[in-house]
Amino acid sequence: MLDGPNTRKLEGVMVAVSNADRVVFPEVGRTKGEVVSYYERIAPRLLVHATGRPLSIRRFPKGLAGAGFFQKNVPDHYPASIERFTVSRSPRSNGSSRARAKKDAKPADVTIYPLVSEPEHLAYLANQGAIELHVTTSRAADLLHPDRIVIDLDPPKGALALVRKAALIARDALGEFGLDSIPVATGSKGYHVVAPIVPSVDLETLGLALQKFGALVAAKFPDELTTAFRIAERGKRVFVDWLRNRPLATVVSPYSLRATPRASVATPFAWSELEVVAPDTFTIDDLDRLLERGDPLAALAETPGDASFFVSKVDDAFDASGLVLEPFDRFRS
DNA sequence: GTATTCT
DNA sequence: AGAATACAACGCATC
DNA sequence: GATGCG
Repeated sequence: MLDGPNTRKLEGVMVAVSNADRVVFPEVGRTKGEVVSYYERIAPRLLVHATGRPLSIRRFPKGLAGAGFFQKNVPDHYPASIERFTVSRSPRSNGSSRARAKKDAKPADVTIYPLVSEPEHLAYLANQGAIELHVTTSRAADLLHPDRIVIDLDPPKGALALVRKAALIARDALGEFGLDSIPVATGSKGYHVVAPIVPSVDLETLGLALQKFGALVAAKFPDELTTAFRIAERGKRVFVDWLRNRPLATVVSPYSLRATPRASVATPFAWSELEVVAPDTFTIDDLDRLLERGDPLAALAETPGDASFFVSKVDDAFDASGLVLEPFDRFRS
């Protein structure tokens, strides 16, 4: 390919977008070139939420019709300007007695995440076939202290009104514990309710508080919400997926494309728009609109909430409720 | 999409 | 040389 | 013990 519209500047070199005309989203006819272009232009918005956070990507090198896969580790061939951030995985019981016999092909129990910071990083990943970008709720610089709480609301099929109600319940409950929040249309079935916080609480303490939070709201609204892990137990209720806040768990980044037929976009919006914004309202074709809209989540993140206050209030409420935590006691010592 | 390993 | 394969991760539940 | 599932 010669130079032209399908080239990108990367580390001072013009790099061609390969297979720019390949159709990635068959149902709406969007091509790989359009995906790269989307990520270049949305970059200023997206990077606010993704820079400095360990990044996971979901790639579809042959388009949505082909097989896709997640990728965390940075391949050697990624440009040097994409920072690498090493995280030791499964801090298995201190002083793992059993040393790794001989040398394995697998280096060690570490994951080397990419940290993106520039628009061309996103363009590069898009050219690699990345569709979805997922980030952790804490920053690499302070990995053990999340700066966001994400309440993931997962509705049963065709329960739009219900999941809207659930979002309001989550907003009000967070508010009772001192946190302001912003809804995010995930591009899929549900909403995320996101509360930026000062990273003052370690992720396990916060994870336990969120488990309690989920139990509290589900108990208070038993017809609308459930924390039941098993689908059979959920009935026609919205699943409050408190597991989203597990150590190193990831959530889809705001402004990430989704690997859906319509090429939807995960989009933060204002509470006042809840009745007119469905979880999959925004798509790749709304790029200009998205850039015009402003970002209420980025705005709220400038005045993060008090995580310590939240945790103590949740603890108080939980103790007073007489509720008991169900299975999952991974947060115990 | 790219690198590595298999046949 | 061309085909196959890897590219996250994790407990829990179910079979 | 392998597979399903979020």
